[in-house]
Amino acid sequence: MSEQSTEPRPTLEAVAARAGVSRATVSRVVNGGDGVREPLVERVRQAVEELGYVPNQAARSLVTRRHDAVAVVIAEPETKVFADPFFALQLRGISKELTAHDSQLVLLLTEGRADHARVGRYLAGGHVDGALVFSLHLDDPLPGLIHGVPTVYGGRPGWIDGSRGAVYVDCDNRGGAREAVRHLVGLGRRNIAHITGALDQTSAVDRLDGFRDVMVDADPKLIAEGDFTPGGGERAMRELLDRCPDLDAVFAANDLTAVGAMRVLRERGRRVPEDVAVVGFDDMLPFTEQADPPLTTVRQDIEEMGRLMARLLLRGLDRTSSASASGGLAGAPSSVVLPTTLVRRASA
Amino acid sequence: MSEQSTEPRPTLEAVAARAGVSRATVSRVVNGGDGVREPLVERVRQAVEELGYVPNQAARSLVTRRHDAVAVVIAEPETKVFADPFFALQLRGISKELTAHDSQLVLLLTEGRADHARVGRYLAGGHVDGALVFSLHLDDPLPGLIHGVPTVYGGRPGWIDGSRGAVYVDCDNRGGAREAVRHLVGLGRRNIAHITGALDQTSAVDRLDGFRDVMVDADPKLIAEGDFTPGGGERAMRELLDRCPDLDAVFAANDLTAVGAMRVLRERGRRVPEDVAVVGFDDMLPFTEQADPPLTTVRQDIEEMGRLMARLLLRGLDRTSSASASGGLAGAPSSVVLPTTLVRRASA
DNA sequence: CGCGTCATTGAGAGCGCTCCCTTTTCGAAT
DNA sequence: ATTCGAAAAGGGAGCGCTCTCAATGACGCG
Repeated sequence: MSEQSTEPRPTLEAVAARAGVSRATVSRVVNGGDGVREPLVERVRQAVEELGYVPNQAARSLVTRRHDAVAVVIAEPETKVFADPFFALQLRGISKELTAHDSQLVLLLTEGRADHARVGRYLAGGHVDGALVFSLHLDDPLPGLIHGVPTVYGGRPGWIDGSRGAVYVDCDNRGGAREAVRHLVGLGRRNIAHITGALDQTSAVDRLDGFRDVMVDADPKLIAEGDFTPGGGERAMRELLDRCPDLDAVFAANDLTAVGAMRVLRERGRRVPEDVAVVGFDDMLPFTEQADPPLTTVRQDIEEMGRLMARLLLRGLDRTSSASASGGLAGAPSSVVLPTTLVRRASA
Repeated sequence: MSEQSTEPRPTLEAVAARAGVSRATVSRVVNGGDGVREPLVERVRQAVEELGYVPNQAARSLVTRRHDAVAVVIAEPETKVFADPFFALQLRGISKELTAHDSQLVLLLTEGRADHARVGRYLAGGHVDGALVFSLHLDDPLPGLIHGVPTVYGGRPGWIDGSRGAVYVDCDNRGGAREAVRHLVGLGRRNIAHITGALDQTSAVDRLDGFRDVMVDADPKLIAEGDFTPGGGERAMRELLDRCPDLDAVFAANDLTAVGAMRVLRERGRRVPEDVAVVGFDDMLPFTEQADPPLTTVRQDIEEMGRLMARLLLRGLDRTSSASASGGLAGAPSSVVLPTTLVRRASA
């Protein structure tokens, strides 16, 4: 372990002394320098430099009640789902945006009920300025535990009254699904099956709805439940094949599911796309491009979603602080649904 | 955005008043309750409960100089690498361990030099108690920027004097590589090739060394440089095949690389494992199990590595705080190298 | 030339908590 | 009973910073 430096870090006071000014002036300079005359600014800057002064965030937070930190809550009980790069991409987007606003990212991973209580306590404890919450399942108790903490959700939350002021960022799951299925229809496929995602998540439900929008009177036998994993895709594909040997297309709720499905198809001697066309969802590289055959899929910009979530939250925080001053002119940020695009590759 | 609660959160003072005791007593109870008589403890507990009191971390840190927070620095310039679940698993391990010690995880993602400066400043700023640093490349300037912050590295850092007190957690890359290659030799393979990882990382170098340990006088033509990605694996595999058409086995620096290599092998009509046996490294599920054929690989327990890193760091922090009192009796934690195991599947 | 006005700067009061140190309490020993 | 001493509880300083407010000085105008 690298050694611990023992000499105390310089304080505002020290900088002030060195620059021959008052604490208040140093504070002003450090926080933007408005209303301080140029020569003084320069002197203070130099003192800061020489002493290697870094503000003590704890002391600052104590008085400002801001933390310049945002919690990212990933509530994913299943370790397996962690194997998909989804979160990594979102995190990257979030991180970039937060960094640009000098905010820190506090990561809260939960699995299981006990963790929820912990996270609730943490958020309620006012340690962070806001929260970005992911992967809510329909019955998740977390939202109830979040009081008074500005929050933006990743993906449409599932509670009944879809609004309740909850702000979220999502992609157009339903529209994307429609486009995927229409594409299959356009290819002349008639027996189009769907492997759903985990139906306790709204994204899975929305994609299923999109599928049904197009296949209005689809045989229920053509719908099998998956769970967003390759394993789930395999299982569902087997069921489907057993129930409807004559299916000629599959729309899978995500790419991982599609990969699983394609494996079973190959196993059973069906050629993709000749015998069965396959469309996925997410466009998760490198899975899709390097699948065999490369996967036709619905692209959503995951990193952008993360960035947007952070941006929305930060904007909301600004509003909160300026609201009292400006009379709350700026409207509360509202949810954003990003468009999707169909990416045609070889599988359909 | 969820609404902002406006009523101020209760302070120690408020709890004290409610319980009819002094601030100091409440503080004692909140921090463990030693030296407070039972009836009082109970009264205070109840007051805390009723008021929904949560300690203000900023105020606490201000005086204790502890933050109960650890930074996790992931220095990965290449977005692509983010597509592998490696970090997600490590993070999970780290998160579990930190949670168990009531510490928070501050995630610092960097790409590019500018970010390094930012991270250096942040760490030097004493916002966290320690740091866990990943994916150091050989020329990374970050270590130089970390002064006085207890740090544990993920993977052996690459600076020349392998020690300098740096604590790290790694798996036995060299030993694992040896085992993999010996396995191939045991299979009767003679023209064994190696696709390396990104050679600016010690794990890649160590695995290459392990390869050479066994293949003492391997033809340099049988070694091609990859970068831990499927794309890199493909490229390297093509080179290898062009240079040495008679190779009968490949040891890939990681599973992703192996997947890429296998794709090229299939493309070129070589059967795995009949014509060319393939061994990977990491045992990254679900890649390995679901590869076609399922991949023989060297398993390392990634999540455990993360957990261990956190544990080492926290232990070091304890030591730091108790050192002055106990005369620094407890030894500094030292690096840990975890064993690997060969997992035999179908590819070799 | 004096006074009002505005822009700068300084002084000081806390933010909520921990921890040292003093005061009180209580039980045991004389 | 009285004293003593340890344990328990309270008082108060102060962590490093921001922010309000007062003091200072520069400057323009009557």
